[in-house]
This record gives sequence, structure tokens and C-alpha cells, in this order.
Amino acid sequence: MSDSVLNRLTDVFSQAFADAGFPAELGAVRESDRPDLAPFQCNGAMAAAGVLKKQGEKANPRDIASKIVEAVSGHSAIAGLEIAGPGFININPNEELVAARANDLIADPRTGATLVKPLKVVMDYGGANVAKPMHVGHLRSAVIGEALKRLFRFRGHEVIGDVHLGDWGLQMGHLISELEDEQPGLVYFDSDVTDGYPSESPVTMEDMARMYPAASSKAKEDETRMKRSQAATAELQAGRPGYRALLDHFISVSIEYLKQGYGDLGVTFDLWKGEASVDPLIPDMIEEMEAKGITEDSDGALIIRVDEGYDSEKRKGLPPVMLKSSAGAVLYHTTDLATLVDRKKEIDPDLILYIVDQRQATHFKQVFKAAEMAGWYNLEQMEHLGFGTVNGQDGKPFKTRDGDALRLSDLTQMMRDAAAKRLDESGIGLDYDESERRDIANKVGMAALKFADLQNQRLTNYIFDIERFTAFEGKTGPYMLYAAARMKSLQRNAAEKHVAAGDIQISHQSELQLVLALDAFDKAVQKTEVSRAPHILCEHLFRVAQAYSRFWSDCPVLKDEVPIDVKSSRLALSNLTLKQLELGLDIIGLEVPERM
RNA sequence: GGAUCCAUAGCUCAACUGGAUAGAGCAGCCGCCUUCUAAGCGGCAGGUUGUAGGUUCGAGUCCUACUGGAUCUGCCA
Repeated sequence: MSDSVLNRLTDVFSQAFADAGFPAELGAVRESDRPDLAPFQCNGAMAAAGVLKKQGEKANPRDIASKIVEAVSGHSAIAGLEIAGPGFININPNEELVAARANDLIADPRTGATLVKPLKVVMDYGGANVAKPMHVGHLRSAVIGEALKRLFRFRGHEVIGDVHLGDWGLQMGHLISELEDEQPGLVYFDSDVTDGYPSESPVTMEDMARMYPAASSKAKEDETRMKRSQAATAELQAGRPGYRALLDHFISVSIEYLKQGYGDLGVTFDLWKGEASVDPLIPDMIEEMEAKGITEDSDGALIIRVDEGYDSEKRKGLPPVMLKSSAGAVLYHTTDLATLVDRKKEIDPDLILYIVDQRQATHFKQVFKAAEMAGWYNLEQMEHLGFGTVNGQDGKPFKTRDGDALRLSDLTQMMRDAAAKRLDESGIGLDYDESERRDIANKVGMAALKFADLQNQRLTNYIFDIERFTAFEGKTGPYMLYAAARMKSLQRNAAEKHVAAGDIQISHQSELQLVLALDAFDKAVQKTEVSRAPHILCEHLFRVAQAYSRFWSDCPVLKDEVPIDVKSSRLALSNLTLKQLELGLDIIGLEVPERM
């Protein structure tokens, strides 16, 4: 496999800088900020002048630039060079080199994307809770996590995705005590019975969705009601068989529901573990931590101090990790640590990524520090990848008009309906049968939803605007599906007309721009991995789709007046673009319909 | 009180980690469909990058202080 045009140029310039006595890194070539002047630029001359100046020599960056230009001019990879401003070097690549690169990309099933030395990576995302319906707040973790999982796999890593259910806290106590109020006669509440519980769940997902908020609000106002929930939680965690059996029902009913919800988004998990599943590890874990001398007793609670400078009076510094409350209950610090122990034992990963709301940044800082103190992992092996909250247009967390969180299933249905409506309006799909129309509407709707999320940088807060989501023009998921569908259409028409793909030759600016856009794939994928930022890949794919749309309007392929070798070349370029777009869109979780 | 994050075009967001004239999309205005999909393409307009300093050849990006917002801050997860 050849190297990208950008890397080839970097090699040439690095050599020139090294020969001139400068660090080779100064020869780094980059995509130009001024594409109107040239596609590539090298800014090393300015930095080189800085190096000389530090050594006490005076230097003019323009002089250095002309020295470098002299050294590289005439190289076969370069068609033109120009020095501009304080010492920028603008570079035009040799078009034959670009065309040769395009033909190499065709031969590569990964269209130029390289692989890395594989790591074993656990990704903790999704973060749904047992017994609670999925709402818009669950969207980002699922969509971002899934994209990162697929990206890391595409890079060659071994990735295990774990949904890590919230199934072990007070919420379970709420649910158990509420169920006892509603159906006190159930066998689970008979403490004389310890075995042989029914295999059928006493509650449905809708039951739980109703019962949990009811219990929670009662407990907020009524202290005795809260005490009952807490007692039920404690008994559950102490292993009362009837409660444990109920929990198993809650979990399996929830998982079935969640698989549906995540499945609608194309999100899948390798592990459906949760907090409850690591509970058996906790006693040994605490014993180990005590033996290592990192725990201490404080006001009856068992804690780990993770910050020497912590001052509880002034509330300054990082608060301690709480392993056990003064009431003896296990907390979410504890289960998260136990999960780390479990993963060490079962998987022994090189890296663990948590794709969780940015609000939990402090929590993860504490947990990671404790895990390091226990000697299980290095701090570099655990990363919290936070993201902003989903807000309404008023900047506050998104709510429906009734004040509830919008259910994810309602949101996805709205997206599908909007896409179906758009399909009707276009008039294109009138002759498609019903199932294909549904399929297209689903793919377009989900593409719009996911792309709207992923194109934002992770950390910024997220303004949820259904109007904007269901607008399918411009920088949207549907735009990219549309570009890809055109490529497929062209492919079909070419087959009908018996036009075969051939060698790519560049005869138009739009073809050159498209090839250069495609050639940036590997770099975009690498940057996305390093910064764990899917929006970088989204940006690349959008630029490819945009370059293709220009190509589409500027460069006819199958029209009669086009010479046969140009037809073959352009068809090959279109097919190459389709291949890369499908690879990239698959990573961010978008599916391309055959036509739309 | 302490800490983290954010502030860029009317709106939603980028800006390759210090480089040229800060870029896209939407909304607005003007063009382009009798042959490969107009969910598209071309063009115009839109900015004192929250404020004030500092570092240097060069700052949206780095340092300091403010202003405004979000979040977290030992026994819920």
C-alpha cells in the first residue's frame, strides 16, 4: 500500500529540513488553511527561525523557506511551490501522483485506513438503569459509545462493550417496597419461602416505569416510606432470597426492553453486566483494600482518602471514596471499583473507557485514583470520556411540555415519521413498496438523529431541537445517505449500460478535490481515535460527501458525450467514494439505503 | 467557600493543539432541473472570537484578573 499524498510530501519536506540542519518534524505538511492558494502547506520555516533565534542566531523565515523550496523543487511528488506571507510554503502535488494514489485506494478494501497495534479495550457506555424507561438523556452515551466502539475495532483493537446497568441501589428498594404495597400477597415477600419462585415476572416494563417514580416521590415527602425503601435495599444487598428473585425479574424484563431500545439505534453490547453482578466480589475487595492499608474509618463509614489536601470543613479538594456508608450499605463507588476488579480478573484490559455524562467527572476521578492506590491499574488505563447534557432550547435539561423526560422510543418514532413525510413530499418513492419505504424512513430518521449528536464536540452541551433534527438538508445524516444513494444509483445505471470501472485519471478540479478528500481518511480516523472524538470523523465524511456532490454536478459520468475512458475513470472514482463512505458511515452507525 | 467545564456569524456548531483573509450548516437574498436522484449545486451577505490586560515574529487557541452560564463538591446512583 502506498502512502497518502500528504505523508509523501511530509517525507520530502522532512528530509529537506533535516538536511538543512533542522529537526525533521518541522517538515510536517498539512492541509492548507487557504485551499484557494494550494491544497497543502508547510509552516516549518517559521518554527525553524525560532529555533535559530533561541541559539542566538538571527534568521529570516522567508530565507529558510526559500532554501527549503530550492532543496525540494523538482521532486517528482511536487508540481508547484510558492512562498507566501512570513514564510508559508504552499504546495501543489503532482496530479499523476494523486491519480496513482487514487488507484491504490481502489485496490485497498479499507480505502487507505491503516491499522494499529491492537489493545484490549473495555468500553462502558449506555448506562441505562433497570426499571426506568429510556429517554433522551440516554441518547448520547449510546450513540457516542457505539461510534467509538466501532472506530476502535476498525483501527484493529479488541473491544468489549459493556452496558453496565444501574441495578443495585435505592431504586431497587423503592421498587420492591412499592410492589409490596401493590401486591402484598406475592410469594417473594413471604420470608419463610426461600426457593422455587415463579419464572414469570410479576411486573412488566410499564409497571416498573410507573412504580419507580411513584415510590420515589412518596419517599421524598414521607420519611417512613423512605425508611422502608432503604430497609428493602439493605435486605436485598444482604441477600434476602425473595428480593433477589425479584431483582432477577426486574433485570431480565429491563434487558429485554433495553435490547429493543438500543437495537432501534443500532447499538449492541457484548456484556449486559450491572452493579448487582459484581456484588459478590465486594467483601474480598474490601478486605484486600484494608490489608493494603489504604482504607480508614471515618464517622462510621469506610473510606479511602484520594486527596492528601482534602479539607472537609472548607469542602476543598477531592472528597474521599466511600466504600461503605455508616449504615453499612454499599455505594456506587464500591460497585464501580468492584467492576474494575471484575474486569481485571475476567478480561485484563489495557484500557477502559467510560462514556458517561460529564457531571460524573469527579466520581470517576475518585474511583480511578482508588483503583490506582489499590495497585490494580495505572491512571492512564482508565479514562472518563464525558459529554455535555441534553438541554432544551432554554438551556435547561430537556423536558417535554408535561415536564417529563422525552422517551427515547417516542423520539425515534418522531424521527421515522418525519423522514416518511419527507419521502412522500419528494415524490421519488411513490413507486416503492411499503416495506422499502419504511426501511428508508427508518434509516434516514436514525441517520439524522445520530449525526446531529455525533457532529458536536463531546464536551459541549447539547441543545435538543426537534425542528432542527427533522430538517434533512445541509450538514445532516440524510445528506450523506443521499450522496451514497446517488453513488449506488450510478453504479446500477453503469451496470445496465455495461460501463466498467477503469483507471482513475484526473481531468477536472472537482475530481482532484474529491481524491484529496478521500486521501484524508486515514488521518481523520487516527485523530478520531487519539482524541476519542467522533465529530472529527463526521467532519471528514461530510467533506467527502460535499466533494462528491460537487463532482456530481461538475462531472457527468454516463452521459453520451463523455468519452469511454472518462466514463470508466469517473465510475471508478464514484465507486471508491462509495466504498469509503460506507466504511465511515458504518463506524458512526449510519446505514445507507439502496435508493432514497 | 472550593473545583471542573463552557462562552466564536441572527441560530446550531468547526477551526488539524500557536500560523495567512476565523470556516461549515441553518435562517435571509440571487441564480441552476426536457437525459446519471434538486434531501442537490453555484453565488451574495453576515465577526472587535464575553471583557480587560499579558507572553511573541504571530493568540479563538497559552497566562492573569474580571463578567455571565452549566455542573460537581463524604454517606442516592
